[in-house]
Amino acid sequence: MRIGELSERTDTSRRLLRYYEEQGLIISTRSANGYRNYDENLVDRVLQIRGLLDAGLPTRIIRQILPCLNKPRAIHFPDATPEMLATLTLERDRMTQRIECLIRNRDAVSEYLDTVSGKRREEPSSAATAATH
Amino acid sequence: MRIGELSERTDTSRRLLRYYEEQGLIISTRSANGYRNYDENLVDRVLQIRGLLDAGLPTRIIRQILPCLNKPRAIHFPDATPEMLATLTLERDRMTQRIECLIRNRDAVSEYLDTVSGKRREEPSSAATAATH
DNA sequence: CTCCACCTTGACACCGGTGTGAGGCTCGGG
DNA sequence: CCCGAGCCTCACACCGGTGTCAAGGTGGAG
Repeated sequence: MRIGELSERTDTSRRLLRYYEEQGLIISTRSANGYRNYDENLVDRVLQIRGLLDAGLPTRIIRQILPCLNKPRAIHFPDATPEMLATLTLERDRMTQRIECLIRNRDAVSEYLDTVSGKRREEPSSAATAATH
Repeated sequence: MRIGELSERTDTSRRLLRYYEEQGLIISTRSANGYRNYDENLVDRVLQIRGLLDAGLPTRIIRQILPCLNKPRAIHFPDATPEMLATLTLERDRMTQRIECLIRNRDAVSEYLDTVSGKRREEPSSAATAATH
């Protein structure tokens, strides 16, 4: 498919798709006229990239971890240098920390929302009884 | 405590502490000479802020959710406007998505690391037998 | 042939988080 | 008195992800 279709299917601007390519996150073949051609599986890939980006990982890191996340994974994994593995390990731990932090705060927000909208009919002392209808 | 100490204890540059204050994420009193004075609990607060920032939330959002995360929470929560609640709900859901995405990818990386370093002498067939040990 | 939609590259610009440096004040110790 | 450490404000600069626009090629439909 060409860039327009990929853009629509991933809800990602063409600009960004070219940027991701420039950053080595996705690849494309070119047809004779110079147009980019994308494989079907790029759709998932782009979505995944967006997710990681949104989760706070920089393209530099994503570029490193993506190759490990491909379908026929575990077979013929690319030349895994020790540095690479160290980086990955470190990054995995960072992700774990992020996850924990996010969960803690998400739960706190959630709890707050529950409390405030759960209508625990608190005494009129402080009000803020936002009618959740 | 003054900014230097807070900076050390949170491993956060003074510049950033002032920035967070400017963004309304933390507050400080000023002593007569103009120096900022921070309360003890700011240490945790700053750490939390850093976590959230690192997790991808912008200061704008953090400013909104922080008030809900304070110790004597649920009591006297600030004027919770309906928009506010909507924002929070939305943001909570976004956090959940982020968490899921992060977990998926963290696990994938983890699995890859296990496989590659666990040395499962995979048969040349298809492998991907990520031994969950 | 002309249009129009779609593609190309390249550049400039924004925004948010962060570093850095200048110029100036405060305060405690030699 | 002077010095140095710590604080202040202000401002410019960077980097990464993203928008946007310009100038141009391609190709199908009228």
